[in-house]
Amino acid sequence: AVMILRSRFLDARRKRRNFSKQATEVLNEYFYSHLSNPYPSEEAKEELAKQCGITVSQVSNWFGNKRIRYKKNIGKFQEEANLYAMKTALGARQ
Amino acid sequence: TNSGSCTSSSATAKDGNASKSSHSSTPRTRKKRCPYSKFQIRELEREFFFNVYINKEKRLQLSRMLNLTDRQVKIWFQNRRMKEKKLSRDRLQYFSGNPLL
DNA sequence: GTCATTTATCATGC
DNA sequence: GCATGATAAATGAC
Repeated sequence: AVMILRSRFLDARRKRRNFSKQATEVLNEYFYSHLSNPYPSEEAKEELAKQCGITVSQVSNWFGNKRIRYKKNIGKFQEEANLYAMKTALGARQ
Repeated sequence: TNSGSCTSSSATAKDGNASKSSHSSTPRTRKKRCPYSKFQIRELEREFFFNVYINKEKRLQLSRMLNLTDRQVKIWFQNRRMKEKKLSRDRLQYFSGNPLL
């Protein structure tokens, strides 16, 4: 049984699984509402991890990938940026 | 896998010089990330197994054998220690709170 | 030295 | 076929 767990752990690391829709939603909300400084603190990372049901390392990975891929092609993310800007604006109204 | 591009043919003696030019616009090219070969990784891992911290002599010896710079070997050990720490964290998290066993 | 990060690369999902 | 998450070199703050 231990071997089963161990093997599952070993190949569960690089076996990629997409995050849930809600998790991506939460991460994107934070990213686009902090677009001028998209560097969450350690506490913020822990909170995001809890909300998304992922680890802090996964949160760090997500922000690292997001920052550089956004910087590399801002145009491609423009629509997404507008979407979340709208969403946060609506949320702030109530 | 690869052979020609990254194997640091030149610049064995002095690397990373010319960084001094201090004139306003020298983007001082960040060294392109080049994955190490299986052989290089094996030897680095072998040494890492014996001692997580490498001393200067072994570092020089290893860098010559693997055709890497001292700096590259030094940084590899730093990154490798960080990797080991993260593996420990992941293992702990994975096996903790496990309903099985 | 550690450690968060940048960047390219890898491996997978779909 | 790219999107996406994870990992591997490389840099810099401290």
